[in-house]
Amino acid sequence: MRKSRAEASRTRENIIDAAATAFRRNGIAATGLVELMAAAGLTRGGFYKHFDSKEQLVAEASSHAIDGVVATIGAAVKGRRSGTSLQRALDAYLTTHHRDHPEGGCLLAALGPELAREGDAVRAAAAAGLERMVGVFEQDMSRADAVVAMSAAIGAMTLARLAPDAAASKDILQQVRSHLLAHLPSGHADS
Amino acid sequence: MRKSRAEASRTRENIIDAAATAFRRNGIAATGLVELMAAAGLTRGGFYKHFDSKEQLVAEASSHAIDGVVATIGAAVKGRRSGTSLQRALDAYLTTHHRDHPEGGCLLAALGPELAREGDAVRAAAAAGLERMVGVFEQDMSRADAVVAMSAAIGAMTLARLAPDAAASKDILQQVRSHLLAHLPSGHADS
DNA sequence: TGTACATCAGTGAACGCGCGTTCACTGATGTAC
DNA sequence: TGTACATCAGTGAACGCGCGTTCACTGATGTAC
Repeated sequence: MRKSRAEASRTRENIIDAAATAFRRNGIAATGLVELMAAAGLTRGGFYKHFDSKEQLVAEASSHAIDGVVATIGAAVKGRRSGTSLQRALDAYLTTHHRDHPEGGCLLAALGPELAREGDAVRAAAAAGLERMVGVFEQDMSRADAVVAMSAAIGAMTLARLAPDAAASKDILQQVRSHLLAHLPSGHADS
Repeated sequence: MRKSRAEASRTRENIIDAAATAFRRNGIAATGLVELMAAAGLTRGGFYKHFDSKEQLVAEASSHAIDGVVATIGAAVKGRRSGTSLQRALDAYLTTHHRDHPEGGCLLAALGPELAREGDAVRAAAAAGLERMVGVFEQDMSRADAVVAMSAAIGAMTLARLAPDAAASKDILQQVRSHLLAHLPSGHADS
């Protein structure tokens, strides 16, 4: 049952997309290839027609996941909503929706420590992704400030996902948001 | 070959200690019970004489690991070294040694997202640990500032462990340290 | 444009392996008298 | 204090299971003439 090249290419993207979602939801080690292929509507055997190994898929899915967050935050920053660009970036990132839906959110907040334990290919993809995310913030502030904002935002999301009740969790997000807006040069408010 | 109660109690602590180390080094899902029991000098079967399940061990090892970091930072804060208490806390936390040795370091930086995906017992242990860590910072600043400092520190450690080269990695730690010292009320310098 | 053949995307069974957990067993420790 | 017996910490084989990966096979797609 050979499929056309266009279909095969779409299949490949479907697998990567399903992987990016499942890894962020359940973790990399906890996500099996059978589950992944089923989510993409396929059976196990076909996996190796598209990827050399699970490790290669993890690397590609990591890049793909970062693309999504960079696009979302980039769009928010450039959008026509009010406030400074930092404010718009934080309003897009430090949300309860993002906290409750890691599967569509920031790769580094969902899998940061786990990525650091992976092999070279995955680490390289994660490092490149980190650089792209810093780039989004860096447009409107110094690199040092961009690194501080990202560290605080990722740490806040990690802790908010661990906090036992919704109120304490939301406090963490808001306290970090308030701090960053008060203490970082916030970029030009262009809207 | 029954062992005395004192020995059995020591064995239990050994397993918890070995688990706290192995989980932080390799991740929870990636650490098997056989490996763990071998590290404690035992064979697989004895595990269930001490714990009901792996989940229970993860919860206890999480508490134990947090105890270690809280003690280390607490000692640094109360120590006779110069600087403000925040400065001493950050000097103990944001080090390249800590970055390179997650197995003896902060549980939340090593396993935060993975803990958030675990069952209720583990989440409760992690949340209690988070509260104890916030408590250490809270002695010398507002709760809001303590939460900000912890978020930034944990995020910085996560990113530093992902950065591709040592220089970029150290920059992250230093930039976050500088920011926090410049912008947070730093507690009384009592030494 | 039509035909013959090579390619290869996807299938599903099978591989060896390590996982968490259970269990019958051993023999030193703890307890009762 | 000494003896008899119950307890239980630790052993090591075995359980079913899902893992990542391989492979022979199918049949529609792509290519050459």
